[in-house]
Amino acid sequence: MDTITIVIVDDHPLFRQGVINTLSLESDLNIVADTDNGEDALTLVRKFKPDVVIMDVNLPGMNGQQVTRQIISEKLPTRVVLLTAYDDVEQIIHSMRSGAAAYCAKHVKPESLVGIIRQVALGKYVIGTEVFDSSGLDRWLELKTEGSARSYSDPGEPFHPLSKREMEVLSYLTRGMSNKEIANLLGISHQTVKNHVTSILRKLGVEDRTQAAVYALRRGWVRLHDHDFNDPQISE
Amino acid sequence: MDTITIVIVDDHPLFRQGVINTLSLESDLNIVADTDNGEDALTLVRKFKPDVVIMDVNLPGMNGQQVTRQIISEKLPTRVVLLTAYDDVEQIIHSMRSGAAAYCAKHVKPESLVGIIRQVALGKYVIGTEVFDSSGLDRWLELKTEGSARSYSDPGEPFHPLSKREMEVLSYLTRGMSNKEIANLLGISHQTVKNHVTSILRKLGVEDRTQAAVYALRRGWVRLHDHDFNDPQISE
DNA sequence: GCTAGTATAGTACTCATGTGCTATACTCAA
DNA sequence: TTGAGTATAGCACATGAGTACTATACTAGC
Repeated sequence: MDTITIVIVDDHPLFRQGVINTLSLESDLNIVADTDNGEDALTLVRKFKPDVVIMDVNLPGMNGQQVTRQIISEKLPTRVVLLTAYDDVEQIIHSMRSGAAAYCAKHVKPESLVGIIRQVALGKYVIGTEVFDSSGLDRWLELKTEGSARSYSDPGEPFHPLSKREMEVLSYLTRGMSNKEIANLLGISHQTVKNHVTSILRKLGVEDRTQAAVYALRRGWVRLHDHDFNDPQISE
Repeated sequence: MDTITIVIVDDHPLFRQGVINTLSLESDLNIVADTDNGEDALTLVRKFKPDVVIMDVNLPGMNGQQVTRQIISEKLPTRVVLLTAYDDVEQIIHSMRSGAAAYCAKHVKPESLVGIIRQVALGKYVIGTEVFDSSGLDRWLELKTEGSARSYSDPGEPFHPLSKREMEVLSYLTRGMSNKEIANLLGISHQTVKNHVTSILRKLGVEDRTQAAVYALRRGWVRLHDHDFNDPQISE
């Protein structure tokens, strides 16, 4: 059996250490590189063309899903295992449609992760604990998407049904800003902001701004600790 | 030099593995136990009375701060190092006042963590990269708190200025519920919910329910992935 | 027993939020 | 060129959110 080459991407050094340590106990797994951000991840994948990359979705800068789409669009041979702290079906659907080979929670057991890597290297797809082949994945996606009213049109696309401006407004929503504050900040009318908010709520299928904020945070669209306006500076 | 005994608490097995692996390379550090939840953490600390416990603040069930307060109130000899994914000054202030010996971000470098443990074992206090002695910590806390209008009255206390009922309402806020929905759920008048919300906003020093929700999520008072009403079931 | 804190609930009021509809202007692709 | 999608902004309307009061009742500590 060939060895499986692996790149690891996570912004927590200790977590990365845990993954490295766990995988290095297996003789068929070979870790070739690791990094803490999406940009470097892409460079490493281009350079080493590993069999598998294990990557957190919620990275500073370019996030895991964006890196995944880039890997797919460049037709690199690497298969992507995404890890997340906040699981959620739609997040999974988007990730798998983006081209990920596996999606699992960050509190996955070490031995499960090893199993997932081996399955993925064999060309299988894994969601949580379930293993699929290509057509099985399609059926799973179909099953999960038919329930929701939304149409998932373009497979490889950025997905967010939200426009750029709407994403911008959404990010201010997650900071708890009022419509007026957002209007001032963007230099547009407060009525226009209301229009955007209404359309965001409709697209996300939620009922009010608080739900929208939580929705965005859950999916890692906005990072909870980016906009730190106070002064802690816990440097590493 | 004596060896330092350590208990590790985090709900991510891989992260725990990383910490264990990093610390076990140091001859003066001795890991005696580890677990994934607050209740067991308390049991382990009572049983082993380790020199140091390294604990995530954001745990399922009993969180890191609650465990810390319990350790202090039982006058156990163990010193607490809290780790967090979402740093924030007030969170630090509350934690240190609860009796923690150190507070640092989860993306701390392995070698920094080792240094922190040694400082803490010597009786020092560490916040981020800064090391204090007992009186230095007091000065730091005074410096940070005088800026804020709020009065931090009782040092060793549960702190949350919020009452039990208010915490309950707050947790529903983070689910994006309206006042009416919360009222129905708790079996009380919708006006009473409004009263609670107003008092929550005042106590947290925020302006509306969305800010309150984000505030609670940032501080780990409520976990983003607990209330999963959909059907992913990414089991570990 | 008195006091402080909390949970309850009401009234009254203001302002923010969210919706529906219309309308203009711009861009991009068919 | 036409149409779809988006950003802009207005008006009107209903409802929700949040504040300021007052008031009762219960509990726990002094």
